[in-house]
Amino acid sequence: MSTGERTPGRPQAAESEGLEARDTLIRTAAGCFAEQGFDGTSLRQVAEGAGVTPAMVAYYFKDKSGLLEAVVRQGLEQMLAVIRGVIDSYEPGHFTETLIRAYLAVLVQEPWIPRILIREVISKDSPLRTLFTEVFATHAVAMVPPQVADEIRRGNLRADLDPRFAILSLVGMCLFPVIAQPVLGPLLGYDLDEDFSTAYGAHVLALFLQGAEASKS
Amino acid sequence: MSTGERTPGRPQAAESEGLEARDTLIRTAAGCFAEQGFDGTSLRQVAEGAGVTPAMVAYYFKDKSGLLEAVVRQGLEQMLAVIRGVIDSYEPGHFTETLIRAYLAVLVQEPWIPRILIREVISKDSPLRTLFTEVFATHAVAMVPPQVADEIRRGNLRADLDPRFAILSLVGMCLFPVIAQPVLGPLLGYDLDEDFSTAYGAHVLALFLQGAEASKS
DNA sequence: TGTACATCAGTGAACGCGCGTTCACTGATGTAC
DNA sequence: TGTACATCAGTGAACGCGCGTTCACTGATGTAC
Repeated sequence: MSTGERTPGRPQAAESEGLEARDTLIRTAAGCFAEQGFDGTSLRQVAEGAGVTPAMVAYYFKDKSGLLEAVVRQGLEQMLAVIRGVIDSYEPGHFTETLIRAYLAVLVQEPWIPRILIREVISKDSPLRTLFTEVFATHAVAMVPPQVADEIRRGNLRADLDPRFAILSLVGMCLFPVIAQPVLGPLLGYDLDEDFSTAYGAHVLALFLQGAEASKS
Repeated sequence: MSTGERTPGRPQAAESEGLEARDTLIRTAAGCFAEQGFDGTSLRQVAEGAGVTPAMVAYYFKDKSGLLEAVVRQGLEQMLAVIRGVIDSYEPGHFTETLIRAYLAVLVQEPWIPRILIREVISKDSPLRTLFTEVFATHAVAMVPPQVADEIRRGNLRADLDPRFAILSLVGMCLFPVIAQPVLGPLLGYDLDEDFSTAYGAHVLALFLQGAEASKS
């Protein structure tokens, strides 16, 4: 039967089924980029890992940097979803704890995200800087500081706390063990599992709230 | 006059003068590697920046990875010298402060060191891992924890502080703002200068010792 | 002092290789009538 | 139901380019006698 709406020819595959080659490419590329870096990864290697032809990259992403953008975009969205979840479940007095635990959990589960972001976006003069800035400036930075200010008003955080410095040190504490795990993990004896996430999260939380100094009582 | 010891032919240049081309290559390469990564930097680019021929890299360092090793080795030595200085000037009760300030100062002055280390060594499966592990396992890790233990014994630090976690969080807090400055600097409004080093150092120290929680007094 | 010789720092052109990218093409899958 | 046609997902061989590396070579700088 003719609907009069549909054009002749083979229709595009439904998003649920046909585009699995695309998703496989993104997942494979994410692993390669995280391990070897963008410039250290060849399209032939990614294609082989995904079980397709290198020409597929051009077919789906136009070129190599298009593939990187797709990978980064997916990573940013996953991170953003976590932060949004924390904001939505906001309870006064537990904001810091909820944020740290959720943030660490996703970093430990998806370590490729911080590894790619720190290599190819956050420290580099790349076109993706714009993408990162937009996403985080308009969402993360716009959402977190108000909550911090709220915690300060309620007397849960020091009034002289510099919000910018607080973000830098918190993110740094959470990121570093994840990024450095391939080398420092064996050296210090830790893996990126749920146990570590819980134990280290408790350490970060205690450090952020009470510090490391022995109580003078 | 003939000493009988010296061989005929042109002698090697004294280390003070002749090898400036070598040093220039290392400095130029350090800048390129920090900005664009090892795989993203071509020898022609480094050579042009140093004002010599690409063939000079083979002449002095055998190949490209030899150049990277020379760069990393110099960075590690600079970091190590700082830590050694802190250990030598050890005064009970001021260890943490001295360490943080000296560490942050060298990171801010030589940001190429952490940038290259985190990209090419600390997060990667490279031959340089061995070099890094030897240097830091036998020196830094062997020197810092005893001092931390001493501070705990004197009652200056919490007894239940996990030294491994303390190192991870301290290093992370100091490293991250330096590495992320190219993107987060403009976003949060900070530069890698002495002012930032002082102010952020005070923040890190206060956070590490007292935490961020408002005092209940 | 002068000449022969040895070793140095550094050059420049060329090499083969692997890279990202292109493009004509194939077979499968749908519609139109 | 059958045939013609249009568009899809995906292929595979080839392209030029830039890369790391090589090597015969040059001029400068020293020693030996």
